[in-house]
Amino acid sequence: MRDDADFTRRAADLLAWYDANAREMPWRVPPADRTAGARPDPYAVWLSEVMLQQTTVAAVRGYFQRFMARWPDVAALAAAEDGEVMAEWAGLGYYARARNLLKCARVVVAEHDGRFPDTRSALQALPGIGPYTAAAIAAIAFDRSEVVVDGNVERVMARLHDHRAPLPRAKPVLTEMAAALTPDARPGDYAQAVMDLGATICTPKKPACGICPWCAPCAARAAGSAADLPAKTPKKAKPVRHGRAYVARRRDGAYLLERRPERGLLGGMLGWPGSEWTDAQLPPEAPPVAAPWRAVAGEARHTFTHFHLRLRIYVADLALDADPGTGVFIPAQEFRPSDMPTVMRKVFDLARDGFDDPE
DNA sequence: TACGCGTGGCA
DNA sequence: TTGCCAAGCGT
Repeated sequence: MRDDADFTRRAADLLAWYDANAREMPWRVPPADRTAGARPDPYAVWLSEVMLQQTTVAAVRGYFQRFMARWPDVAALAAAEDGEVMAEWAGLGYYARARNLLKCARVVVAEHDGRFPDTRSALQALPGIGPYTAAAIAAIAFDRSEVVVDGNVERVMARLHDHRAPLPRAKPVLTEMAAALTPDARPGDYAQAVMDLGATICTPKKPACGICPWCAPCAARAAGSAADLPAKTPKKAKPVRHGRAYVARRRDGAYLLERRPERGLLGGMLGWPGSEWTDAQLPPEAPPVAAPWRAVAGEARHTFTHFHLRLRIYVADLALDADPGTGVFIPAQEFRPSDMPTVMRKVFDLARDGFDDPE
């Protein structure tokens, strides 16, 4: 049983810390403005929360600004072309998020009159919005007292209670702990306060317990175990896979690219034609078109979530009437390496050295 | 339930 | 250089 006075003070202490230390972010309404009645734009909250899934604030800032400038509301985004959105998302990773982002925008326009639903359960029914994101939007954009549990909250709760069972098994228990602390007042600011605490003080390594607003009640701080929590089940080692990538440039400067299938790795993104990626040293030759391919020195190295990849790279100059096969020629003035996933950009950086007249 | 799914920064 | 880590979701 919780002590109501302690419970109330816990949330109040954190909110007071947040009022003085909230990080400034382009999608956030500062606590002083929020208290004065300002409300965040649900579209901006949703967009930022999806971008922030498993992604650092530093990486998200620029993407968020560009998306908001280009598609300022959900109707604009819903009307965008798939390829334009995928290109704007390129480099941010976890591309299923971008595909679901578009699906979600179109559902909101088609079935919710262009306005985001304001309850956790209705939000969670939308594509790409799971338990965390639904609770976060409901709390931050709609002032609902929902229990918001992300990696920061899990870490803070594990330390506060010195809970040593490993994740992900411990998640239900940590969620209960978070629920017991979530206040009815200022739920959005509270959710953002715990996340700011986890990001700036209760950090994964070397937590700054000396300046933490929850230092006194923290059980892990007392036990000396804070830096070791939360415990996590060990991860599997990443295998190394090998493949070949083919960078063909037509005489007019157009590049031969392929749109990857919607499902799976880098789904829906532009990329260079290539072989399968296999555990073997190198898969058999699989050039996309007949051409005098030249091997480029070195290899592109890239690490995905669950494997390391090494790509041998081949380049060729093609005639103006060359057959694109299953690919598509992108004119030189439309080709931007930044429209492609990072691994494909690495391939291009090496390939351009292999052309006689690298631009 | 466990796995597939990106990337960049850091020690 | 290598491994770990960051505001999870879908299947």
